[in-house]
Amino acid sequence: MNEEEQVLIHCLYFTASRFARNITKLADKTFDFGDLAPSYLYMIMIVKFHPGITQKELCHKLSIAPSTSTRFIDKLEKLKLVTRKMDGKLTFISLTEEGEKVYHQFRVSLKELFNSYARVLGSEFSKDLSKMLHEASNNLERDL
Amino acid sequence: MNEEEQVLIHCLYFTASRFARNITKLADKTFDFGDLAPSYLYMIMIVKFHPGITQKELCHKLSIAPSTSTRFIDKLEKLKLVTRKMDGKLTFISLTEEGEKVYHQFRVSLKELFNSYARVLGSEFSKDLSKMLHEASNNLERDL
DNA sequence: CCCTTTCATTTGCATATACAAATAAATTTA
DNA sequence: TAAATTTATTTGTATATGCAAATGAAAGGG
Repeated sequence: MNEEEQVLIHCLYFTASRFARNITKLADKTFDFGDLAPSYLYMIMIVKFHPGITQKELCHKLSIAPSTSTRFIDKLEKLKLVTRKMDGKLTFISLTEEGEKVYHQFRVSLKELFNSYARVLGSEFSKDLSKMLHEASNNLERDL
Repeated sequence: MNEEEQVLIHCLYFTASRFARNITKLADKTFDFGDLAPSYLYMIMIVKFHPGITQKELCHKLSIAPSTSTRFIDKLEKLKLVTRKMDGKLTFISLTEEGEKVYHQFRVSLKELFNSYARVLGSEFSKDLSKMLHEASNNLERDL
């Protein structure tokens, strides 16, 4: 193994950023929800599983900054896909009827996306990789 | 395993994007090169290993769009870290003396970064994950 | 040798995203 | 209870990044 490979392949920052760009490109191609970029769909899904989730909790689950979550929710609210209920300093987010509908379409697209990359990467490899990334994020968020 | 975990954990788009944000946050904290964000250092490293690389080849190795590479090179050139040599429709990029110096400092920071995440994720796990991401990117770029 | 096609790069514009500062609500302290 | 501190969210501003259109250069066909 030459020097380049040692350095480039072993740096998680490099490999993860590059991979994220590649998979985002694929997700963009696969999903077709008009204005909604894939990351909004990720948020919709989390809200679906945690109706009334607080904004802070959303930030944690997505690993995004609070300001980003504000702007995401702004957009989703404008599209009438989620509702905000504010109480004191907390904001609770839930799906609207329309949001539920988008969620169900989205589930179908998710399968398509999985098939696209599984065809190239292999089904087991994809699942393993995904699981590792999930756990690594949780560990980093907890311990740093 | 509940429904949430099945869906969220198995989607590479979600897990990869989130992980990339987490590791970028860590890289930002670890690197301190004034104006230079970590992604510029990635580019510097690739140029170091491939002196006179074309812009197109750089785009491929970083998985970035051509427009992004133009702007990155603009900035690095302004900082006198790389040189452009244009010939016909090709542009060849190389490091300057100053660029070489930054590269060597950078290597030290890279070790630090590795230690930071290896402390949380484990050294072997980190290397495995990184290798998987590297190969997955190459496969996606080739086959899609 | 012009014209069309192709290819690499750049520019214009839009979005995701972050950080820092501002705001606003709740909690603690004196 | 009034003031200070903490916490959650929002706003201002800046950067990374992509796509689509524009530019500029080479290559091929007549």
